[in-house]
Amino acid sequence: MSSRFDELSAFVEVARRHSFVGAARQLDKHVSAVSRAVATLEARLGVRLLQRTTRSVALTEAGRDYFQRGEALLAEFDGAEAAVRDLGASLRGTLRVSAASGSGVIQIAGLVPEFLAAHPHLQLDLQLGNRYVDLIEEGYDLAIRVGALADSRLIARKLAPNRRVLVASPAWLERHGRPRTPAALQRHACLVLDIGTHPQRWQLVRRGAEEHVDARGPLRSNNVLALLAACRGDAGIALLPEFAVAADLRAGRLRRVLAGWATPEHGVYAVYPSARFVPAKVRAFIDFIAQRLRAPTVDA
Amino acid sequence: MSSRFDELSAFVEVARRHSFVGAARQLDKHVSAVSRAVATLEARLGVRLLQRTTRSVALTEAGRDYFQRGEALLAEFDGAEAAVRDLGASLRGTLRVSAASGSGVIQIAGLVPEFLAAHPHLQLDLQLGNRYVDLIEEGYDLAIRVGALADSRLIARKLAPNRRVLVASPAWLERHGRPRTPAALQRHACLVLDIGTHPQRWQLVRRGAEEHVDARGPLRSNNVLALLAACRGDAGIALLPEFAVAADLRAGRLRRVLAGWATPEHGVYAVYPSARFVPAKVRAFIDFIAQRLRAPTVDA
DNA sequence: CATATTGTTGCGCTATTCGCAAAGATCATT
DNA sequence: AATGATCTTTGCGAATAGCGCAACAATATG
Repeated sequence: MSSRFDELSAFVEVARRHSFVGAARQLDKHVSAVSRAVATLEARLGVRLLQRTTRSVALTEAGRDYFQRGEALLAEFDGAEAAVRDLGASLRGTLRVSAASGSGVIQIAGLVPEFLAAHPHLQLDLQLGNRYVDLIEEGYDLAIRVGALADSRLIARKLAPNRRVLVASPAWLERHGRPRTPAALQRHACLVLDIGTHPQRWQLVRRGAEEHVDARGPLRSNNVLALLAACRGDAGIALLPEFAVAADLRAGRLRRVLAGWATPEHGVYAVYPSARFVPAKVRAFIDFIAQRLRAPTVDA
Repeated sequence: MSSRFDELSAFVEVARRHSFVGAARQLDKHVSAVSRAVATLEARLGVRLLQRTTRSVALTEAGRDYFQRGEALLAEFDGAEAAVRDLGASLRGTLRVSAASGSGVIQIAGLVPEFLAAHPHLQLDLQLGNRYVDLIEEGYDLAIRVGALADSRLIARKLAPNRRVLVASPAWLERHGRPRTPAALQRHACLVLDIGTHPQRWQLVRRGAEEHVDARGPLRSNNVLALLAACRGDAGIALLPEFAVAADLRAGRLRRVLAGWATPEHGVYAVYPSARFVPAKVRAFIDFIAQRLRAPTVDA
């Protein structure tokens, strides 16, 4: 017992029941503890709160005042704790997500409506940007990132495999022909995704074999959608995330080039701080995205 | 540390300063204690409140929520304690006083206005009555009583000496003559104060000598003022509290009879519960009354 | 790259608190 | 009137919990 809080709850319980033994039973403490707690409280306040006899417990004027306030205070306290507990355990509040814009991860945005529909009390704050964000410092719940992660304070969970593949439009291939080797790419119009270090240095692998290509071409952009649009418009060969082009491949709007080759697998990761207490909303979002990315991509 | 309250204050302080060491300094605790307190709190809530690095401390969403509520809660808590402390230490609130009506103690009522004027924030609830009141049970702050006290749970402080003296009006004495001995009273008209046991059995003492008189007469009342008025109106000899007749004696409206004789000293007492924490208002009232009763009685 | 600061954690020690029991007090019942 | 039952307080020994120290891991600064 003791400590301002226990003192207060002891006093309130005694005042409520006009009995020390009753209060002790309720609080699952020994009578002596309750008695001491109230005595300590009175000593600290320098005021007598309860006028007690072996046969009766009555409130003094100060006691009545403190009882009223204290009872409300305890309720608020419990309320605050319950609310926070709730916030962590239930699917409420705001989910702040950071994702690199233009990296293709924004495809995930297409999954968002379904997620939100399933959790009506949840608000999503989806921040897209290429700027490096410090999740902890800026109060993000999680980030969707591609490839290796730098921050060791963070937990990463792989959502889906991910590699980039080469694509071009049927019309473009018709006109310029299909390159047969990675090296041949040098002579074609490459559409370069300007993300990370050495964006124009395409690393391609095929069953252990590895080649590096210096990609040059008419368009360079930090936005996957921009490249995708250009590619559909017969502008050249692009190296784009597999899931970003899946729909176009199935629809026949794009064809794979050098089908055996692709970039090394990097993976799409959900990154979040502190594995200790992961809020339910974060876990739910990650689970949802992971499940959807495992399932065949839905056409847009 | 520990206990919900300390946990909360530790967390709030850390959240406020974004620093554990700063909070520890402020709270005059060791950093380890603060760290543990927050960790315990998080464990109990099952929610992470602070996202911490060795270099930065940031609030999670749950943390922000709890911080807001918690900060307000602490303020309210301090407020409640301060208010109650104040109520005990300052002269505010209501002072409930019980006094036996008719016993002459109501003379004290004449002192009340001055007392109240000196303490404008104080309200007085002066309950007069002959019914026995349980101070504790009925929430009185103090009672003014004459003579021995029965309740051992109460503290008694003597306010003034008190004995009853015999008085009569000059006109009455002129007409009936002065009795020379107590026994002579039997032949005179006695005005009997009907309080306590054996009211008509007047016990008189004088330097060790003691006599008992069976008082009989035309008037018997449980009210001092009634007897006083009758006495002034030449109705007979009354045995009344000294302080109740002091003004009349000085003004010459009444004269003492058998001046050497008086009842044994009983005293006027202030009676109140619990010597442990006496509210300032109670102490102030008692001090005031005691001082005024020591000083020569003011004319009405 | 070295240094200083910050948050966490393990460990031993002290202090506090708890639980029991006895005492003191009061009401009900015989 | 006396006995018994119930209730609050308090003294005391035992046990738990909290504290402070120190080492550690991580990180920013010069």
